[in-house]
Amino acid sequence: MSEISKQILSDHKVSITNPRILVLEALLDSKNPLTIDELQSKLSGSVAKSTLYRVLNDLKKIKILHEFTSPDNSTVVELLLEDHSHHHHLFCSDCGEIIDVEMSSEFENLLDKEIKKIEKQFNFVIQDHRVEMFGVCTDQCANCK
Amino acid sequence: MSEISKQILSDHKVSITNPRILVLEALLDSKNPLTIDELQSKLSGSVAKSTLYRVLNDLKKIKILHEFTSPDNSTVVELLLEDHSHHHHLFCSDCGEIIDVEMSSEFENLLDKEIKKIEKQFNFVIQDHRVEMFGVCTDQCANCK
DNA sequence: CAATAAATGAGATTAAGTCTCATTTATTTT
DNA sequence: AAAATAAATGAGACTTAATCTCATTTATTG
Repeated sequence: MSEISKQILSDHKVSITNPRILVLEALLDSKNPLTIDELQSKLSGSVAKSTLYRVLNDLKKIKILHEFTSPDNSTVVELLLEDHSHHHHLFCSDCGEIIDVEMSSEFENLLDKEIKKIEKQFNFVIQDHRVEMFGVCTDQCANCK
Repeated sequence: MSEISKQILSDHKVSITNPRILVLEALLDSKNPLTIDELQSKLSGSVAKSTLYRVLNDLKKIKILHEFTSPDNSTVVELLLEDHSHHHHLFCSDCGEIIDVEMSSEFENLLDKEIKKIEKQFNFVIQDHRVEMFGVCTDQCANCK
């Protein structure tokens, strides 16, 4: 079970330590992004606060962790693994749930075209983009039921 | 010159005070979003820190201020006035510049259609969305020249 | 213009995230 | 496999953005 985490670490030439395995497992265990609070709960004190933040920074450095901020200003993290394809986020303002959303390739293609226009217009090289959607879940959210 | 700010405040039934006028003028004066630091510089000590944050919260409450977080985790604010149409953001990772971007109605229409699909798929009511683009300016950014 | 209510400034407080440093754990060398 | 070296960890101090408190000032209402 910790084999995947160990593999990820050695693939990225990062030394294999217990805190890193524990953090990776907590992240692998959840299919949606987690707030720092949620991550700390999952770890239930098994990793010191300073170590947790250090490990998260390590994972950012090897580009397998994405960190962003939710509408209520919580820091949110999610693993970015090769098989986890390009996606966007849907935020519920009622319960705070954050859901990964994939959008149609038709949409992504048009967005890529728009981005090429914007690159010319503003003399930019655009490396990445993200669509964020904000709303309220009606009855399906894990937390809202 | 402060007439516009006063009008905005009275339109929203918020009492007209000096700090509120000063903050609104600083925001009105800049066409792109501002970080809290940039805003504080513009105000050059004319408004106490506690008051600045209170005024920003007031403006959020009456829904004319949009607050978000830049990729380097700075808080960014911008006025949302009626005439300021729907737009998105382009971030330069070199200089931190944040640029307002409008996208074609063709794109916005397709995005609206995608959002309707997502609402059904996840049983959500989606009220708002945002596209964020991340890149590097080549020679045009105000700060990068 | 007086009375009342609301907003402000200064500084205390909170909390997320970073830093320090002695100790522990991994890795490398022999 | 053990010793030597290098790296990571834990505990708690520290920093800093944002909020809160409360005495004073400024708006608003009658």
